[in-house]
Amino acid sequence: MEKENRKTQIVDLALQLIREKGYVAISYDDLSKQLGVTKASIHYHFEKKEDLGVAVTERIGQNLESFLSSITKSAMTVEEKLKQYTVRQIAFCGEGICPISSLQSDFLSLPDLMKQKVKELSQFELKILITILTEGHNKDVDQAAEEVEALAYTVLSCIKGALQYKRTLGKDVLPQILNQLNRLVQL
Amino acid sequence: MEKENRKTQIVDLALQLIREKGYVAISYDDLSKQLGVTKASIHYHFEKKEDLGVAVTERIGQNLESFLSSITKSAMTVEEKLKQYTVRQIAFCGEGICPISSLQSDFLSLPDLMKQKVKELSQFELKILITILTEGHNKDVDQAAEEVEALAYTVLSCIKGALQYKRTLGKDVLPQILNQLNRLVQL
DNA sequence: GTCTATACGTAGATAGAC
DNA sequence: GTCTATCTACGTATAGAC
Repeated sequence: MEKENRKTQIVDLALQLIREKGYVAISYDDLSKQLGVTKASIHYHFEKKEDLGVAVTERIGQNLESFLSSITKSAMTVEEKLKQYTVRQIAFCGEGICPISSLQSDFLSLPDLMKQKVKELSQFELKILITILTEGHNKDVDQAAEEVEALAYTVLSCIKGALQYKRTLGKDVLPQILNQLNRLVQL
Repeated sequence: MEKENRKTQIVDLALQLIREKGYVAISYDDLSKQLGVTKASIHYHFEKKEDLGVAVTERIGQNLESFLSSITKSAMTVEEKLKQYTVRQIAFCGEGICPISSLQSDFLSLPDLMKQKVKELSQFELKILITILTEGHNKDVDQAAEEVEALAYTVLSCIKGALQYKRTLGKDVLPQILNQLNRLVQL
């Protein structure tokens, strides 16, 4: 198979497995068996596991970038953008949990470069939420920034939490939680 | 060292390491080196890693039990109980993240018995929050149960999220998030 | 209870043929 | 690019001495 396709394929699978089992738990053996190639072949594309891990974080970053650029061009209301964000991020998680959450949970086991990447992803996600929420905020400007930031943390925590509970308890609590969030946003 | 002390010591350390690195990432080698004994000695107390994992989940359960019994006896307001819950759970997490969150993230890698225990812990935690929040809810009874449940998921997600962000970004966002939660509870 | 020693599998990684 | 073969290290686990 030509170079870029295989590389992309490996990153896609690694991303999926990170959502399912986490960075620490995935192995070149897992990847190679699921792709029908040998471990050595994966090592050709990503010499070290850290290299693959970094590629996955960059893939996650691209997803956030593409969402940000699509949302800034549109003329939706805050509520619509927030809904859009939620739907898209949930879809990006497939059957697993949020990959950023997964990497945060493994944080202390990650190589230094990946720690840095996970920090950046976390901040990027917050920045996107803050961008969305700032528009809808029409209170005193001094308090606004701090409140919007708090709200961004809350929204992200709730989305990630809903995915965790869905997997653990087999119950989709997202609609309920979104109702809570809408009440907060509308204040 | 006598039997029960050592056993307790091992569970305590395992719990701490689960908060820091997760169940998958901890090893008998870690544990033995930090305790100054051999791996074989740990295996004497917990023959298989799963046995130790289950013991840790039971330890987490005891913490929840003890909180529940302390809170049901007291005559605090909903806000006070919620604050109390938060402070105590945050303290229980030490320098790491919530151990239940950590186990949820590793869910698909856990042995079956541990999966079951993590489910029970998740439900127990929800039950406690629902107990606390139901008292303060004075709306239409039909809607109350569903709303309180949604609020419970939200509160738990926010506490766990705050711990994740604290570790990843080195910033304590808990006070900000708690303000958001208080706004929700007071509606 | 704790030790030494060891077995056995797996994980990350490399060398060299094709 | 992918393979076979191999290496070293580590993880879980057990046997048997003290």
